[in-house]
Order: sequence, then C-alpha cells, then structure tokens
Amino acid sequence: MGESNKATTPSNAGKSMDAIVALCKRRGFIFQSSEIYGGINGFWDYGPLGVELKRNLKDAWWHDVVRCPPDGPDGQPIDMVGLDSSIIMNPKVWVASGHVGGFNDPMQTCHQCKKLLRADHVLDLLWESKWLMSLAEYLDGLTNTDPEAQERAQSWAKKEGKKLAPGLAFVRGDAKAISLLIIELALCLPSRNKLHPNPPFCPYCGGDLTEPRQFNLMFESHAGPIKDDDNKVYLRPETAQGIFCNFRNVVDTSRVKVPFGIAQVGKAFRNEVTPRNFTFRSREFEQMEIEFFINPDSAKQWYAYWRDSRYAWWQSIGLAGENLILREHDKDELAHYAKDGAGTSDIEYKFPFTAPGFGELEGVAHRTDFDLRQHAQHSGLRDKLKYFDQDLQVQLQSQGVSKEEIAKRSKYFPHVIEPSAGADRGALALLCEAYTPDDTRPSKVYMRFHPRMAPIKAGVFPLVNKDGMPEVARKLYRELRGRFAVQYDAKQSIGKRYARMDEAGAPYCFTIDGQTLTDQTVTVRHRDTQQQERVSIDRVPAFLAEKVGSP
RNA sequence: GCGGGUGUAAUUCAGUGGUAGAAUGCCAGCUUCCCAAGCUGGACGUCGGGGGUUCGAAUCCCCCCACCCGCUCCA
Repeated sequence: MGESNKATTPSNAGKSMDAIVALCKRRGFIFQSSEIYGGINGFWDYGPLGVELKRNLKDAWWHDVVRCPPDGPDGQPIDMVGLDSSIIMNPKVWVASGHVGGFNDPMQTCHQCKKLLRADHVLDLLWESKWLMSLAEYLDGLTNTDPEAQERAQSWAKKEGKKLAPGLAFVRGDAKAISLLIIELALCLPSRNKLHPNPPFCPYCGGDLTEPRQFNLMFESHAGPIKDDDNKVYLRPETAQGIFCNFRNVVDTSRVKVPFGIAQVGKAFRNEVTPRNFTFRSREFEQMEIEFFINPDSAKQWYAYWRDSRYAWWQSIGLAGENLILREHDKDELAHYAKDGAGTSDIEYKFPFTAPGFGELEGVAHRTDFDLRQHAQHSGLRDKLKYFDQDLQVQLQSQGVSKEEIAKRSKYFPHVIEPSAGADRGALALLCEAYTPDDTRPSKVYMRFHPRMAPIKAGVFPLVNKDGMPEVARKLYRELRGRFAVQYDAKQSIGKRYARMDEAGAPYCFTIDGQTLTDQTVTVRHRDTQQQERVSIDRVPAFLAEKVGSP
C-alpha cells in the first residue's frame, strides 16, 4: 500500500491504510479471524474496542431508525418496528428472491490470458471485440463455403491477427487449425445472428475459454443429518428477505399501517470471489436494513425522504465533509428490481483505499413491489400477501368512489424503499475518519471518534497514585461505569495515560488532583484540543451525558 | 480465479547457511501535582504453516496459507 495512499485529498492526507490496520490490531479494534491458524480469507473478528465501536454504531442506528426515526414528510412520527429473522431460511426463499437462479452466474476463464468472464457476456463482448471486427473486415462478406475465406483468414492471422488475437489457436501457430466456427462467427458480425450460445473464444485475445462454471455466491449447508440435495440450505446473502417473508406476520400482529417500516440488524454471507480492502469486502458481514412499505403513488416522496435522512444520519455520527457523498445511480447501473423505480442512491465514503474514489456504505433503493410479488407467487399465497389499506378505503368512500373501484384500489402490493447499510463498512469508515496523525502529541496519532461512537467515553485518573487521590478517582469511576463505558487508570505518568486514551479515541479524561481534595473540582481534558477545564466532581455524570448523548 | 509484492515479538523493522535482535509498546516497582519524563527490573518469538536439501535453515528448494497492489467480479 504505502505509496498509493500519500496522494489523496487534504482530508485523507497522511492516512495510510497499513497504519490504520496496524492500529486496529495493536489497540484491539479488529483482528484477523482464526489468526493462530494462519487466518482465513474474508473473515474478521472485532476486539474489545472494536466491538464497542460497532455496537455503538448499531445501537445508534436502532435508536434513530426504529425507536425514534425522523418525522415523516408530513411532520408526523412514522411507524417503524424491528425484526430479527433467522439466518437460514427455507431454500425456496432464495429461488423467489432470484439468488438461486439469477446471481449464480456461470463464469468462464481464458486459458491464454486468464481473464475471468461472465458466460452470458461473452457473446456481446465478442461482437465488440477488435479482433473479430478486424477478421470480419478481411473476410469482407464471403460465404463460409467459399474456399477463399480460409485463405484470407490465414493471411489475417499472419498480420492483424498476431496483434489483436494472440490467443487464437490458428494465430498461435497452428495455421491448419482454422476453425469454421470462427469464420462463421466473423461473417455473422454485421447481423449479430447467434450461431452458438457460448462461442468458446476470448473476446480480448481470442484464446480458448473453459466450460462455463458455476460460482458459489451463497454459502451452502445442510439442515438435518443427511447431507444430500434435499436438505440443502443457504446462509442468507441479505437480511431483506427475512423481512419480506414476515411482512404479513408484522401487519397482522403489530397494528402498523402503510406507510411503515420493518428494520433488522443481522449477519449476512456472500462467498465473494475476491475479499479485499481489510473488512470492506468480507464474506461474513453485518447489515442494517430497513424495508419501508408505501403506497406506490408516494414512492418519489418516500425515496427522497430516506435518501436524504440516511445521508444526514451518517453525517450526524461524524462522517462529515467531503469524505461522504450521496450519489444517485445512473439508469444503467440499476438492479433488476429497481429498473422501474423512483431511483437508487449510494451513500459513499472516501476510504483511504478507494481515494480519490468512494466506497459504498449504504444503498437506498426503490425496490418497487418486486419482492412481495415474487414471494406471493412462489409461496402460492398470491393476493393474500397484498396489503388492505383501510385508510384508503375510508378516504375513497368519502370521495364517492364506486364499491368495485374501492375494492380494487385498496388492496395492493406495497412498494418498498430499502435503505440497506453495512455495519462493518460503517465501522471501518468511522475508524478511517477518526484516525488522525499528529506528530506534536506523544501518541503521534489519535482517534477522533464522534463522542457518541467512541468505544471508551472517558478515562478517570488520579493525577498521582497517592495522597487520597486514588480513592476519590475510584469513587467517581464506580459512579460513571453504571452509565458509560469508562476506564480507570492510575499507572505510570499522566502523559502516558492521556496518550493511551488518545489512541483508543476516548473524547474525555477526568483527572483528580490536589485541588480536588479542597474544592471538589476535577480537570476535564479534551481529546481533540488537549485543553483542560475544571468542573465540579458532582457535575461529571451530567457533563458526560450531555456530550455523549444516548444511546 | 490470474499476475506481482510481502510475511521475524503486541506494533514498526534489522538480521543472505553457524547462539534470533533493536526501537516503541506492555507488565511490576520507585519517582512523578498535567501530556508516551527518568531510573530499576520483567514478560512476550510455531522467524506465516508443512515438507525437503544440509553436520547445521529465519536465510536455499517445493507445496500450502494469509495480507497488500493490479486484473476480474461485486445481485
């Protein structure tokens, strides 16, 4: 890494990912999973400080999204409830969601240039490939039965073919190996008529492609004692489907009315081809997802509401400034389920390893009614999964709409706005944002966490470990620890203790000194400025509560 | 999955075939009335793992694993 991280924007200047990873290990934020056995690719453990950080993030999310979400567009409180669904579900769920069929894309690799390709993209790429176009030009519309076609192909192989398609069998030396298929393919180019569903030629070099192979994007296991296909189950690749599958349960039992949301925090698993960038792309990760169910007519309004309020939320916990952006997707990058929707946005953070680019923290998507319809169909429940909108019914009645029309319009599949955030990515962004090199202080670096996110809220120290100070400090510590994550430390010099708290990112330190014993005040040392002030020892809990907030 | 690089203490790193080291951190004690001060003592190593060559391997060879970079992928 090193070199690539030096030339970033001012807000990322001096932040090396290597140094952040080292600090995470040294201070107990994040460890490699199974480290004593050599680790395992794509899996990570959170240490004592890391788990506090991630828990603060998840607790803040739960509080700000489930218990007390921002008021709706009409200024009224919105309905939101929580859920905790199982990781392993009936495998039909993943057929309905499309994960079993659609996302298990067969892949092919090129024997010559080793490129990895999606089998269903090969033909399209071939039509655009330079070498095939060049060959087609040489053949100039001859028919494939024309003997001249082979001669021209041979002369092409000796000239352009050498540069454009070094991997192609007859270019590589076997001049007799001119494949009829290749010639036919080239002749088809203008009309793009498919001759072969998977022509085994690399679009980049002309090399031989392997047979299409299935990549396992979902982790599989077996429920029950017999390990056969009848018992095959999947570890969920997203928490969302647990919410959709419980849509009716929640509606029937919770007195919620559209518009309302169901929120869930939980682990998800994806067998990523290439785990990369520390915890950013892991095979086991934690999601914080909301499915917000709405009347389709209000999709635009609610999409904008969630997009903007989720962006504001990440800012509120300390990801501010130019490192955080809100990016609306272009039409062509929309997921299959969002093509007809009001839009999709990413909330993205400029990580040291993505800079000057950005990496996704949260996606806000209008998923239309795709998922509920899929489950309605696959479960056989059909219209029973529809929502009966009694408010709408009353409203339509008062407008004098016909009974038939009312029956039709007040039963529908709600549309869904899905704000889906990555807890591990969020924690990683908090770590990167907090990491602040500072050569002027003893620790050379401090973690500038937002007080609400900080794993340790405060240190409590006796200035010297005698003269009655430890007793007073311990008493304060015992008072505070019931409400806040605080640490007591009396060892070594006061400077070392401040430095340790800087690296852990504790925003405050309370120090009992000689003056405390006479006037009942303590010093508060502020992490970011290193400034001190005196407050009455009685006021310390209130001081912390005010600064740290809740939860 | 491909190519390149790296892997020695908690961290950063030195150590090119002959007794595993340094700095920082950590722990204990002394000292210390505000920023890793000082002094004394201490603990911590499967040298990424396994196999091979050798009288002898951190060092040479083979296989594997992990991390970083690039490609590819990312519903």
